[in-house]
Amino acid sequence: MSSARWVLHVDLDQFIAAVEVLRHPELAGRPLVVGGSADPGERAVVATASYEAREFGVHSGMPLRLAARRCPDAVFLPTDRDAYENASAQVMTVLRDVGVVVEVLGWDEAFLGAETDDPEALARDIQRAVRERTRLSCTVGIGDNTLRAKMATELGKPAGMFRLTRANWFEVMGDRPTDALWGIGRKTARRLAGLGLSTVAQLAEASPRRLGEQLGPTMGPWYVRSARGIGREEVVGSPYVPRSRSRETTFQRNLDDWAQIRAEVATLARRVSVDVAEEGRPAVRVAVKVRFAPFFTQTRSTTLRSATSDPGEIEAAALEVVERFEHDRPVRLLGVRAEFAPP
DNA sequence: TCTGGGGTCCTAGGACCC
DNA sequence: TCTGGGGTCCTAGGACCC
Repeated sequence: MSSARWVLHVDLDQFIAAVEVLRHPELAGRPLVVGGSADPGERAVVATASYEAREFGVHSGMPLRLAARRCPDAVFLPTDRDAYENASAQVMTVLRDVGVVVEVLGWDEAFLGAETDDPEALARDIQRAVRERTRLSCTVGIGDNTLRAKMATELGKPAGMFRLTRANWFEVMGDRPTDALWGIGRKTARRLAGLGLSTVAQLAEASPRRLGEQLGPTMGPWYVRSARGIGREEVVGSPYVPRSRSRETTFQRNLDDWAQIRAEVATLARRVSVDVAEEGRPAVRVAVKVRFAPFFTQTRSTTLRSATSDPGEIEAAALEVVERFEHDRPVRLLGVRAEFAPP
């Protein structure tokens, strides 16, 4: 008899804050807010708040200014990407050493594909290995596909585990709002509610064809399948091939001098070129993003005559594209993105 | 909520071609 | 031209996720 196939979803608990506490043990137990360059007066948002800070209503995505107002005693720390990337790489190594297929989803999470008759025991082994080798704590969701494993993690947090399968899906998820599902956010939940579909159970009963007409031929039916707990069953261990590389900057003060705007676009294009060179594949398309004051975003893009990794060509393309925007409003953010040919 | 940065995928309209 | 029906590419925007 062969063992059953399981998908495990591993998610580090308050990852960024936890990495900071490892470096600054004296901060353990204090409300911690990581984001921007740690100046609560700047244009930046919270990357991660520790559980202690979350008690005050601070959460990721919230402007630092507001976080400081809600939790004046919080310790503010600057974002340190390199530190989180290193910690993340260590965790992924630990997971691979367990001997399962690992599909990395981001800095702090991964799907694991495993054959076992005791997924909870495997989850405990993983939590112990991660704790012993990185001193970080994680939650493990256990499922019969990626969607259910991912949803299960939410129910096991923090530092626990939860099993979610076809057997208990509706019992656990049925009465929850549709935006509890992975891939359904506030906007889609509102549109669904407008169609009389407010809960996961209601969405699961909906007609995929009708939803296809209302919400798009791919997404409509996919929402219904998600509500039924249906998702991908394979975990893909092969390295991910990126579709694009981008760099963007929000200015602490809006720009209105177009000579300066062009110079900033050129700088961003050069930084993107470094990333493109590192990727080792040529760009086929270059896009420029402009966020005008107060907060209105547009993008313009161009297909390159031929694929290129040449920094001069990428910069020239970005400079050509940025001229296509209106020049008469102050600029809050600039971004440059290079796209690769699809793999 | 005076609202980052880095991504992915889908949708829809128009151009263009046969 | 009171003028069809695809297929594909290009482009802009939107939604979502971490």
